[in-house]
Amino acid sequence: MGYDFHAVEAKWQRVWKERGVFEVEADPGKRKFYCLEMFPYPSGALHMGHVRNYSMGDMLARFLRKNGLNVLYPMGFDAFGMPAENAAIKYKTKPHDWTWNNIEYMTSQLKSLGCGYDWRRRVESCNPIYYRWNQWLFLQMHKKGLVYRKQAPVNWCETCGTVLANEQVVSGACWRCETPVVKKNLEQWFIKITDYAQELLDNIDTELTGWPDRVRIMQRNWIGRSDGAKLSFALPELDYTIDAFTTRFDTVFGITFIALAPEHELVGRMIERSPQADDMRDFVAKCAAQSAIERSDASAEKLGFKTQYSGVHPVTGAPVPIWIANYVLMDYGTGAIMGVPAHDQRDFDFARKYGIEIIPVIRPEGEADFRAESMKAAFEEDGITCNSGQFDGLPTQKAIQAMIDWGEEKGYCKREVNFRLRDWLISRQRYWGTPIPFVHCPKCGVVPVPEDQLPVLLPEDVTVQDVGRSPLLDMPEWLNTACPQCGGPAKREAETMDTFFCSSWYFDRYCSAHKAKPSDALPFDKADTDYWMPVDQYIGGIEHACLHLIYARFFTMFLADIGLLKVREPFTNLLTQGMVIKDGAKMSKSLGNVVDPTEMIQKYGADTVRLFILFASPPQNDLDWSEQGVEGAHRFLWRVWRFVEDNADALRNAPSGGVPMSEMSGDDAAFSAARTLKRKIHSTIVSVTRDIEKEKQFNTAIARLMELANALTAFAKGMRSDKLELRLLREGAEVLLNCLSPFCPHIAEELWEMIGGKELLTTFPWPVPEEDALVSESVVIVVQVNGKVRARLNMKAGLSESELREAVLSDPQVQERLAGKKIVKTIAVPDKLVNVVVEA
RNA sequence: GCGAGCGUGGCGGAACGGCAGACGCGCCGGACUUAGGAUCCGGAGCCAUAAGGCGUGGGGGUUCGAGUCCCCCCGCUCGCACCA
Repeated sequence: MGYDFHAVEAKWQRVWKERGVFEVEADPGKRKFYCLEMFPYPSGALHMGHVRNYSMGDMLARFLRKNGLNVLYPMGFDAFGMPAENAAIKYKTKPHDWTWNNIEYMTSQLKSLGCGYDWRRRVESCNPIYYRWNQWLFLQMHKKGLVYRKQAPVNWCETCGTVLANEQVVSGACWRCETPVVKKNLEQWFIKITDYAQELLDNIDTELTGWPDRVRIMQRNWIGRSDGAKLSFALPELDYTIDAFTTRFDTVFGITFIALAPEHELVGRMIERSPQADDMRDFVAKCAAQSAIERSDASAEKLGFKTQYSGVHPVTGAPVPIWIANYVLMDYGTGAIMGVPAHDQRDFDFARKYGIEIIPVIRPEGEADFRAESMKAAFEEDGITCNSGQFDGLPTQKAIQAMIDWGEEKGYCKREVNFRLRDWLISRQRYWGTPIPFVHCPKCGVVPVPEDQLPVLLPEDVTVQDVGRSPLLDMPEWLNTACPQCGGPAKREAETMDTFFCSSWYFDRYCSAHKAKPSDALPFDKADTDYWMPVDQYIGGIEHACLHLIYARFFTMFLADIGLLKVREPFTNLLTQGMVIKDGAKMSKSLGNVVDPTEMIQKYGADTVRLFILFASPPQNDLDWSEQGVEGAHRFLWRVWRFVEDNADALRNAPSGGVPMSEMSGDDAAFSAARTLKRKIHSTIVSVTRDIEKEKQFNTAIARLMELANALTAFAKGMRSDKLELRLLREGAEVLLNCLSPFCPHIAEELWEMIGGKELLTTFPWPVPEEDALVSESVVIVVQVNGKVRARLNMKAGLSESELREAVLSDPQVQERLAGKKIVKTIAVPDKLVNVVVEA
């Protein structure tokens, strides 16, 4: 008959669907498990990275289901975004049509992989029934004061024709197309994620213990809390006060200049009044022309412009010259810094270039005579305070605290905390996204669309001409509307939301997506999220460490604050899978090294593809795609097939239920072989269970199954085929197929049926190891002399330390080895090893 | 520059501080074959005919015993990067 994987896979996919085995409901009487994978962007077709991600998730979901948990395992599509617009231009289609075609095609691919999703719950973020709630949630955030508009220099990608959030700028370039990002001064929509910075940070230590350390550290650094103080320099001439933030208030006596970011509002004022206006304007323009990459390159030359103004040092009252400098960032702290060249390398470089005074106020410990003239670089380490009046002699850490205390008391400064995390720039100048539910009224200003008028529908019958301009701007019938407040003519907000908004709560939606109705009052059913949330296991790529995984955490906290969720953290355990590599590089179209999952499924079957991808490397590591490896996996499945088929009659006729250890206590070789197999069967259950559940080492779990298959095949060849042996063989086959089922569900189901399984293996309970089958009767004891292996002795298991020592030392082989040597000591590890230490 | 991680056969990778290299790929040999790029059986870390010796990037240390723990160095990968 042979292994016809196409027929087998189609058959069981149909059966599972007919029996609805993956459809679940919240049931407070059952222990739940929420297994989630990052939903894909419908780019056209699945790539191997998806297949890897979903093979892991499906395997886990199936494993947990067999272990009696009520498993929620859903799938959907993150369907808004740029590529749909680009594709629409390229293929002369509509983003809507292109996206929906892809969704249907990719759904069929996922089904052919055998993933057991509850498809009734599929969400598509471009579906009005979904994005309506994006708008609603945006309005809730607005009500809570978390949404604001601000004119600010923002990151702009020329290629994508839109602004980007901070998290979407990678090394100064667009995260999607790698175009260098430039700053543009625009009025934009922001969400105050920084209100949650502290909780986002605190929970990393207390709540995210099931996350990889790597991701936790990345998030901690991204949020980046700095403790320090704010101090102010008066500028009476312009009736202005310049605020600056510092983490090193202990260096105040070393301030020799103030530097403003070119975008600082004070610079604008100076340009209005100063005789230097033209030069100043030129300098600001020069800085503005720098790309984000140049601007953020720490090694780039620092540019400065000395203004005619000076601020008043808050402590000494001395005048401090004000400069404009390109290395000062407008969006961190206050956009102005106190310059302390002696103790900050950037300030040092700047001061040296422009001849600004350098005053050391900290000296290295033990170096009494520390002068500016001899400094080759800023002294940034801790040391002893000097040139600072009453604080001289204090070590740095003490000085910081003492001086801030004093500064606060005297009114020179105020303690302040700054975060590196910036507010989330949420608007995009793109068409294919969730319309921001606001209206611009000439009379009333920016007015929210009332909730009962949601959704603000995105027109679907739209042709995109080029990326430079959103088609919404050219649709007066959509753009023109009545102001919800005064009823007068008004215009809709034509900008759309960052797609990361959609992906920040889709996992809440899954919990009740199958019951969603247009008349719903809330984005999800609270009873359902109360039961299913949080996600117990989340699986996805590490590239989202500081993107989606921060936004989704913020959303969850917000949803908890408005009473919609009970949990404040969405993902209990996180598994970040590595990339799929081919020929030394990530699979990509431009490198031409992509392997099409559908072709592989055609050629080898879904079970083979799943098996290879889980076996080739541990989940977190990168995985080298190797078609020879795929063939190896395929061969293994063939071997299992042949083993079962060759013994099918015997297995089917042997009674199920296994052979207890007690029935195999005879002394002859056949009994001994049977006991060995029995132990192999049950130790396999133990290690496979542990590898999947605890270690998440799917590759070694599969290796154990291969060993079991090898052992069973060998046993079948050597046996006399008496009743006991056949019963044991059946026990082994059942365990093998049962444990293989989460990995390769179709073939396992088919062979299970072949040996007479009546129930579906997919819902059949995971095997339980028999304790007495795990105990070995004899063990190989390694005998070492001075740490080197000299002999291996077969001994009875369970000997105590002293029994073992005695037995080994009295062994003739060992005695021969030790002849004439003086034994210093003997270490005995029961059931493992004896190390005899002798004099050299 | 700062932070994190990783270095094990020809390759992917296994190893509670206790037999290094499980499992698989590739390779070599054999069987069956008109054939073998199918299947089955066997072999194999390296050096050595063998006894034996040497082996987890390099050097040191702790230990009866180190791939595993500690220190120094080298190399690679990733993240952040003028964050005051």
